[in-house]
Amino acid sequence: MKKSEKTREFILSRCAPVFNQKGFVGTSLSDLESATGLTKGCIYGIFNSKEELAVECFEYARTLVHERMDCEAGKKNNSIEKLQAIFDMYRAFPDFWPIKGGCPILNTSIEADDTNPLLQERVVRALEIWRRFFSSIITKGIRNGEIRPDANPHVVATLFIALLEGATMMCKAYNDSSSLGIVLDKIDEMINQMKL
Amino acid sequence: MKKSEKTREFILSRCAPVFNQKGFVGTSLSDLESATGLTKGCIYGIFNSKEELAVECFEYARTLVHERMDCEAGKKNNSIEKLQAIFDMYRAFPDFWPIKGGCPILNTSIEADDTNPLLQERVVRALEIWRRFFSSIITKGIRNGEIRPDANPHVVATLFIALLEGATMMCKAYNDSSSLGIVLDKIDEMINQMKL
DNA sequence: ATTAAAATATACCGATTGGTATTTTAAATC
DNA sequence: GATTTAAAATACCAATCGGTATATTTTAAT
Repeated sequence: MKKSEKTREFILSRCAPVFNQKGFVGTSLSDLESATGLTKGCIYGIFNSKEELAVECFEYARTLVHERMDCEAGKKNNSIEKLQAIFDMYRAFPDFWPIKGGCPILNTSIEADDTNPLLQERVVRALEIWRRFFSSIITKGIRNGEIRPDANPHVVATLFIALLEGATMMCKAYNDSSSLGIVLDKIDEMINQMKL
Repeated sequence: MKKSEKTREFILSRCAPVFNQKGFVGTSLSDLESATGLTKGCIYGIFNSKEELAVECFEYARTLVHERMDCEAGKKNNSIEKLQAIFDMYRAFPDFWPIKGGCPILNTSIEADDTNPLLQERVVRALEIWRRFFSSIITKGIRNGEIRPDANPHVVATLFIALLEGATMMCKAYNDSSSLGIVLDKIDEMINQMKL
């Protein structure tokens, strides 16, 4: 691994949480300098612009979250248990988040949807990946006879994401995990109703 | 009504959509100048700071949305119909929103939770008002024998808000109302299950 | 019509913004 | 160990930032 590749990864690991908390416009180059301990001369030697760095930080952050879920789901064989394992992670709010600032998809989406087409496109892709992740688990569960065949994977996945993102917003606003608890209980109920 | 009161309201009506779309840090004084056609000399003659203006714009925006819901609910006598009327409005996404940029609570919450305590406090208050708005309709519905007494108003209100905000985020990201459609169908189902 | 007061515009401030050209330092190659 | 190349720091740029002190205009009261 080249030196520059190493610093590149280092910069992403340090800057991603900053962008995730302060947003794209809310983060200044001097914020990134103090987060990394590097100068912008160095940062701009690796990334062409603040926007390019922000895009890569978003990908870094959302991958971190996704891999966390994928890992947790991978521990189970049954599709119902996979889903339960994923949502159980959320019970550890706010420590669950592998990156400070909560859900990067939510944060980036809200800022970018009216202002930054480049970031917004990445958000759409990330949402699609996440939705497919859920819906494919459900589809396999139906195929394996673990989940009722009348369950609609796309619909259920959409409901899960909406519930989680809405609750994440409320919890961060209130600085209290009770809203998430309510939502996770509802999701549990929905999962139980899907069981065969 | 004094002249300054009139310009004050005018400024709020013009600046609120800008803040709602671009966010607090993303909105510059020059953005506000061009949105109002006024100079910052004038704006600072009425508001003490950009932050104070942003706070008042948030209150202006969230009140606009709330009154829209209150008005729609007021047309019905039955609590079930009140809820249905409110959620039916959302079907007209994105034209439903009385202010450009979507839900001001969602937008402001995401930006403020890690960065702006003043705005964040207003978000919490607004969320509480909204949640009470829903839960009090449900409570009255139970009292009037329209809604099953085992329904938990606080829990149901929380689920409604989480679903709506999550779906709002997705719709704005995708620029497509189908996620909201899925969520509204689910909410309809939940309302029907609460019926006595 | 004159004057006093309120409302708005102009001109300016230091600080910070994202970005770049250049120089220094560190690493790798021979 | 000298030389070349890569990586990082320094110094600088024009533009914009939020904010203010002052000047001008508009409105209201006399």
